[in-house]
Amino acid sequence: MTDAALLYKIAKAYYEDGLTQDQIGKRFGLSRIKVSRLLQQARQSRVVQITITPPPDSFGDLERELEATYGLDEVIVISTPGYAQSEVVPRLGAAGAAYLARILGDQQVLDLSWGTTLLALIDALAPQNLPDLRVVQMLGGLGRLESETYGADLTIRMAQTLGARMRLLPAPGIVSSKIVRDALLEDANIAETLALAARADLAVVGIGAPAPGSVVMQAGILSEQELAELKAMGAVGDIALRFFDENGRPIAHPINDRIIGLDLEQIKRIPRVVGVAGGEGKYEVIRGAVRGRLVNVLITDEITAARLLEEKEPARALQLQA
Amino acid sequence: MTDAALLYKIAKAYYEDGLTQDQIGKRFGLSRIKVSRLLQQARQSRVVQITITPPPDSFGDLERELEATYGLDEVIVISTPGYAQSEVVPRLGAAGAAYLARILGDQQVLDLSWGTTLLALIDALAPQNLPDLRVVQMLGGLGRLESETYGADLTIRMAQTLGARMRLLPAPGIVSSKIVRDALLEDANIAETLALAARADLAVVGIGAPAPGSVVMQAGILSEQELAELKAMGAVGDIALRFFDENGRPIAHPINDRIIGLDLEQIKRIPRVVGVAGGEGKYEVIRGAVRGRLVNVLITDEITAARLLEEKEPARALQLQA
DNA sequence: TTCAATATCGTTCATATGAACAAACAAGGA
DNA sequence: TCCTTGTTTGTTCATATGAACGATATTGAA
Repeated sequence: MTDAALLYKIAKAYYEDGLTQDQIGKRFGLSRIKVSRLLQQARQSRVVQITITPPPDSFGDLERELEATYGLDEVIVISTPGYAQSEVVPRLGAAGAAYLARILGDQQVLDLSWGTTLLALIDALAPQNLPDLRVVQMLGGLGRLESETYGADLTIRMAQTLGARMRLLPAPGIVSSKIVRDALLEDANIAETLALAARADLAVVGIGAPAPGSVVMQAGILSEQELAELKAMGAVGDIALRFFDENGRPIAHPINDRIIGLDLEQIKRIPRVVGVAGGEGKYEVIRGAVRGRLVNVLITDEITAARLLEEKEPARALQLQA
Repeated sequence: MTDAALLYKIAKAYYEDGLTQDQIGKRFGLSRIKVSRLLQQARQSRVVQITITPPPDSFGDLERELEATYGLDEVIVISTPGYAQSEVVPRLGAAGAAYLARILGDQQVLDLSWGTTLLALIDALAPQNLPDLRVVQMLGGLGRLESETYGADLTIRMAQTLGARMRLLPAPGIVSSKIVRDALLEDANIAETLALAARADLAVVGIGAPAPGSVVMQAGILSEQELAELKAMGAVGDIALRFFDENGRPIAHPINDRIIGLDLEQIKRIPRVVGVAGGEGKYEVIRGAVRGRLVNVLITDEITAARLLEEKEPARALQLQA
């Protein structure tokens, strides 16, 4: 038998009056540990109810369910007026910037890949002063070798905005052959940058879903044929040009040997990988990324988030194929 | 600006998932101390609501208000069918017994005074086995010297029920003169018992309101004239035959020199004095006892309790007279 | 700009807390 | 009756927590 009136008194004294369990014990003639146990009981028996009010216009529970379902550290869901990339991307950028502002401490190494979403993120970033932070380009440049490239540009802008140091990867993201790649990797500067990138505390990456006509194709990074091959091998998209299937498993395609940048295994070893992606056409690749634990933090839109919850189970049948 | 969505997530993680502040910090990229402060904020801003449900048919809030108003460690209020002593006393006894069962540890010294309420308490007491507990008679016996007396009887019964040792005070509670009292106090046995009683951890006392026809008068302990004198001096009642006024101040009457038992100063020094009293005619004396901090724990009926809250203020004007 | 005032932040430290263990105990069955 | 089993109880200990402090950044005013 438990004395409900006593539970009430003790709970009031603890939660409302802020007395310590020891003080309560002395006052009511109980051992400290007994007070502790009675409080446990009070919580279990719902004498003490702890209610947490969700803020309006937020997706707290959706986020929490996604975190639990996919084992993510954090999911941030944003609301969007529509599902088109043009509507989603700026908001993803803003949310990503807010997230970064929250977690960025000094004395960190931050890897950056590239993509339109990350560009939006940097646009939304408020200036800071983090002199001991290093922003590292984790993937070679895009476009032509001789020009200021896309990837380097993002890294430079982010480092400037954050008042941080930077470390560039002076190489193309993708080269013509394994031989060229291996030669470039001999370069001390490139090798050191990649080594540093592999030791990063934090990486901010886009999640790509290449399609004919998308940025990756327009820039001529990938040929139509390569894309077709990758898709035939089960690829749903990429992170930092590393393609993976719908369960996040790497695709073994010769293109991998021509990329200068971290591979998926190295990326997975980074303690916190923040994936920022959403909008039309991204669902499958995002699902692959979270299933494969390629990212720890996901920032996405509400429609994608809802779809991710609807079909939670990894597609076991298709794993055989990968 | 505070991120309400973040407060929500952190509060959920802490209160529902039971994560530690440190774990939450690591997961969400915050310092442990920041999580602590955000949680504080969440409580303050009512994002986290802690509700404590009062048990049905109890007087939790009434008790708490009385505790706060009079600085008591604990107040226990019982419901009664009526206000007459006959209806109230058995329930007070049961409540007192339950209270004692809760706080009684071994290795304690428990003082006992006497009265019908304490008799009811002992009747309601469940047998226990507390070999290192000592029950001490804190006030001499009543009735005639040669007979087994009331006070000793209570002490004996309580010690037996609790499986405890006992220490009796082999003397009348009130004698004919100071000379006789002083002579009895020379007795080593009596002196030792009183010394032990003064060092008690716990005392259980009734709170008396003598009136013509009440037990104290019937037993011839007090004469009509003495009672009249005491009342004229402002007495509202007594604890263990020590009379006090409506603010709990001792009444300086010659009768004090004829009593064998602890005085009010000694009683106040006992860490925990449990006063058990209620019903008709007891309001003023109980109010005096709590105003004067003569008891730390009060067990009483709901009507008395409600009256005690109505008129909280010590009667300052009358303190001059005492 | 410079300064002062204020707020924010992390570190240190004493304290509060619950988990794991162990002892004592009660209940129930053979 | 004794023994087993489960319950309650306190002790020890590692951990979690918040208060106090000092450092740092930020804001507003001159």
